[in-house]
Amino acid sequence: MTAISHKRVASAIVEIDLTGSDHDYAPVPSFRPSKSPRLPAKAHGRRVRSNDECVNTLDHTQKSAAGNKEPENLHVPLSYRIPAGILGNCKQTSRKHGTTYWSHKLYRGPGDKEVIVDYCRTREESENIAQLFLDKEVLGFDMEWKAFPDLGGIKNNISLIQLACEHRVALFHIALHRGETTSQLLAPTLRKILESPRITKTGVAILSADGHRLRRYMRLRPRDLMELSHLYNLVKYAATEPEKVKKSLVALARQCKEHLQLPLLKDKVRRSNWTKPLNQSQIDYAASDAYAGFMLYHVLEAKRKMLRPVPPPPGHAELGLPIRLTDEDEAAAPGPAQPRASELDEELDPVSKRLFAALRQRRNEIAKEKNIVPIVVALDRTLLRIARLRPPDVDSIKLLNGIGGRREDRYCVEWLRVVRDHTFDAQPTPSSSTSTSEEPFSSASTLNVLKTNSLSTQHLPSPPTSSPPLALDATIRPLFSALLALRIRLSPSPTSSLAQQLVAPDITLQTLANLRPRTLHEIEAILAGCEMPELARRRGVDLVAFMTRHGPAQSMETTTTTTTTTANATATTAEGNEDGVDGALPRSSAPTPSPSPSSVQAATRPPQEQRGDTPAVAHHLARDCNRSPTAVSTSTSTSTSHAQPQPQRQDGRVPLAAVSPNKQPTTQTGRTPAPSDLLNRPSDPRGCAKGAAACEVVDLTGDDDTEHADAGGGNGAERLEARPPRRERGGRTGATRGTGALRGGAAVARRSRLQTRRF
DNA sequence: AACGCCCCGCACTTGACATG
DNA sequence: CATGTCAAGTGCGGGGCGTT
Repeated sequence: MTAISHKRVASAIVEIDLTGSDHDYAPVPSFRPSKSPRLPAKAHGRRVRSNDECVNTLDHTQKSAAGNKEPENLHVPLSYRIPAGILGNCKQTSRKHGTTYWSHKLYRGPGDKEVIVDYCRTREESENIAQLFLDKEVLGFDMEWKAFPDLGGIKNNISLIQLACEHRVALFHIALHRGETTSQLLAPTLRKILESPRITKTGVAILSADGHRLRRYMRLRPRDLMELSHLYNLVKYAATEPEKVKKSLVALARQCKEHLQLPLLKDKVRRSNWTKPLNQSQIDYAASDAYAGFMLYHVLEAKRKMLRPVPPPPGHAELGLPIRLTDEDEAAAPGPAQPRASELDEELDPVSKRLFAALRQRRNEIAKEKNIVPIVVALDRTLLRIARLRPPDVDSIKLLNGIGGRREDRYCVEWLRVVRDHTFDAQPTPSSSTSTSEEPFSSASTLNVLKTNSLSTQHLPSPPTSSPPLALDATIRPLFSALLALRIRLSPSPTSSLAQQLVAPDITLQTLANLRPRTLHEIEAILAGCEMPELARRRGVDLVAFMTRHGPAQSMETTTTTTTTTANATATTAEGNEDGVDGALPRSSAPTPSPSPSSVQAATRPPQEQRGDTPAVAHHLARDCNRSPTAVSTSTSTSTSHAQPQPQRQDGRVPLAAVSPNKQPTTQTGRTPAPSDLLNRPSDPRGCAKGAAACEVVDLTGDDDTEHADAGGGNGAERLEARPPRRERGGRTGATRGTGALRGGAAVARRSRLQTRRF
């Protein structure tokens, strides 16, 4: 983008002229005033690691770079760099006088072009300039705010937003924009960039500082944040001191000095009042910060790729995933090896909770009858798994961990009876609207999908990922199950519910299953804002083919009208019924033509289409993920057993017993799924079934769309948003504590041992 | 100065497993 | 089936260090 065209875009934009003669390959000291303070050895009185500590595996490259040269084999895929002569002078001056600092102004691109700096004072200017960054994959990102903000407000807490790509730095001076609300202050495209899962934003303390403020004061959901400190630690320590590969933050200035060969100036400018129009030094400082993030990312990435073995890049900071040293860490790193009972209990849906209570009650009765301790009959965790998965038969129950030996023979029938009684007791009546969220899922389907995904039941993801928030029509369940399984495969952390919700929220997958889009355009429109499209692309999964394989023959209708059809989807029994349903689309700001309210082919598939869904899922999943079906499927017997025709209830649901190969349906209900059951929009919970059920759905998705909420909300809520609550990470519950009392002896013994050790 | 995240250690609980 | 052992997980608080 040339300056001319740029001016045409927004004439009011101030384009900083940095082409003064001083900068044209001039002696280096002129880049900074000689009075510039030395880089302090200590920041805020806190210890700063000495350079001696910086020895790492890349020392050889750094040493070779000391002579104004990049390491010979280091390939940084950028065309802008510091001319060798200037770099040498700068380094020499910096060593002697400490007066020369790294700056974006040192860089030159093809044709001796300098880095353009755009200073945007209005929202309109910001919008125009932000569009220039929309096609970039990686951006340097930084924010400035008033050092000691008064009472709050967006402008005091997010005064300036900086973005940098290779040839351009943009300064979006939010504090000067008119208005007070997020929508008034933030250019739509800038918001899109910040929340895009496909544009990597790099910086230091990007999650805890910048990201936190965007969430707190603007109610944004910044995505694809790359914490440079993580990458720095990985590059520095992966080969020699892997135990030091941590998430500890490393100052941008230090990273700059080590990897960009010159220190970054961090003087009093950083604490200036960023709510006022910026002077030249502020502009230089702000632009350098963002540009440093961009450059550091590429240099660190290049150095990471030089390591052997090449460690995988750190995950998005907002996901909170551990930094992995090798690809093999992937399976072991995230989450506990075995989910704790407390975890499961915490996230059980209402039906499962009641079923769990019933199972425990029955367990206690058995224990009382036999005069034995309840824990001997069954562990709480085992009962929780039963409650959650609702296995359809004894064989399925036996597959659960914690049931073996004599237990399975004696008690499995009991558990099965409780599951059936409780499950069918919980069937909603036709007039019960709130019960829609309590309909049991096709447990066998879920179970098998998860198993065929090479995840043992020990590694089951959190309940929301397998229990749909709403009733799903039987024709939709297989596709929904397949999507859940696909999400697990694509998720960077299969056991993290947060990570999975970021890949694609439950509600979005449900919408996908309901609408069954058949073009990438439609699929991506529904998945707007989700990571699934990008992850699928990376893993070579063809979403269109996936939807085609797992969905029924009908495809999503894409009419050109945007009329929403009234959702009187009462008739769901006739073949070919295509009742339009309102509110079909998830929240999406994608400028694509909205997929029209689609047909919901409830109960329209012939029974044959419901056969063998699970093996089909396993097979296609294997294909989608470039794996052999045998590696995905547990056994052929499992598959064949599900290839039998499944009877279908009148309401289109698969009876719990029916999914078992040898069981026949035992009940029937005449309930017809309400359209709100099938298509639920978290952004408009009022459109959901009613009251509590609707609210539950929104909660279960973990997708609280609070963008319009008051800025400056509760601090506690912010913390919860930034980091999963401890309980989510595995808190103890009353139920599980109860079992601890049974083991008092062992606990006391351990306590005494610990005390002994201390003395 | 204020804020917030990460790391670590401590005390404690949980549950799989081994043994009798 | 009862009991003991032990690895792993959890909540909590404090220190370190980053940001502006």
